[in-house]
Amino acid sequence: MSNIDYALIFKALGDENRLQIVRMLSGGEKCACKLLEQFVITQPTLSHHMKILCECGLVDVRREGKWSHYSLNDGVLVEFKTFINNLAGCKGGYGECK
Amino acid sequence: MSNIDYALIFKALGDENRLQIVRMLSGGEKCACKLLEQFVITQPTLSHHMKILCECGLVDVRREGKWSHYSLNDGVLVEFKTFINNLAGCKGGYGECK
DNA sequence: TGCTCATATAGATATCTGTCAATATGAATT
DNA sequence: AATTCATATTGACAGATATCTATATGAGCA
Repeated sequence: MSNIDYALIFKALGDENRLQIVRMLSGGEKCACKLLEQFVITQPTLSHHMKILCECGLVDVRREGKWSHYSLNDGVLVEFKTFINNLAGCKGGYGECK
Repeated sequence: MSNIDYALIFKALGDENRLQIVRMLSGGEKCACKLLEQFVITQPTLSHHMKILCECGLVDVRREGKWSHYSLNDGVLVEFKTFINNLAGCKGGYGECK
């Protein structure tokens, strides 16, 4: 019933900068300005990356005055983890592996 | 110590066709011709996708005569799962979330 | 050896993507 | 109201990517 597009999430995480952003958001929200400090990209580029991360559902924004606070979306993250954890290597069975 | 490029794996899985391929490989290896049957892409395109999946380390090939058998690499898959499972939503702590 | 089958590689092309500079938006401050 | 600050949007562009057709490779079979 969930509306998650997993390929979209993978695509979002398939960029080094965005993957690093997600790691920085792990455990707690961060302001865009704090995130920007850690990169050598311009502010519009960070904004672009944040939009992609939000659009795939993995990241939420909380606007407060002039600031944007970003955080990982717990529900989507859990479903995403479940999706990946359900993938099974050949040791999992079905017998064709030597 | 492992040499895994996670962004490369995410990028590989960020394509609908390749994500579907990985799901098909879940649990056991499959021949390229079996995979091809399930898609509306041409054989060279499938070959291209398999190359990308192999190059990121997530998929192995076993050549047998004319056939190529593909399977998920258990070790890489486990490390990849661990990487993702270590990401924490805001419920994990650090206090900034409401 | 020559043919067929499964797969890979090469080359072309249209589309997508990451990045920047410039500008807009919108909130707080003076 | 004018200014400043944080962030978003626009438009441009170089480089990456997904796809195709055509061709190559290489194994097994007649």
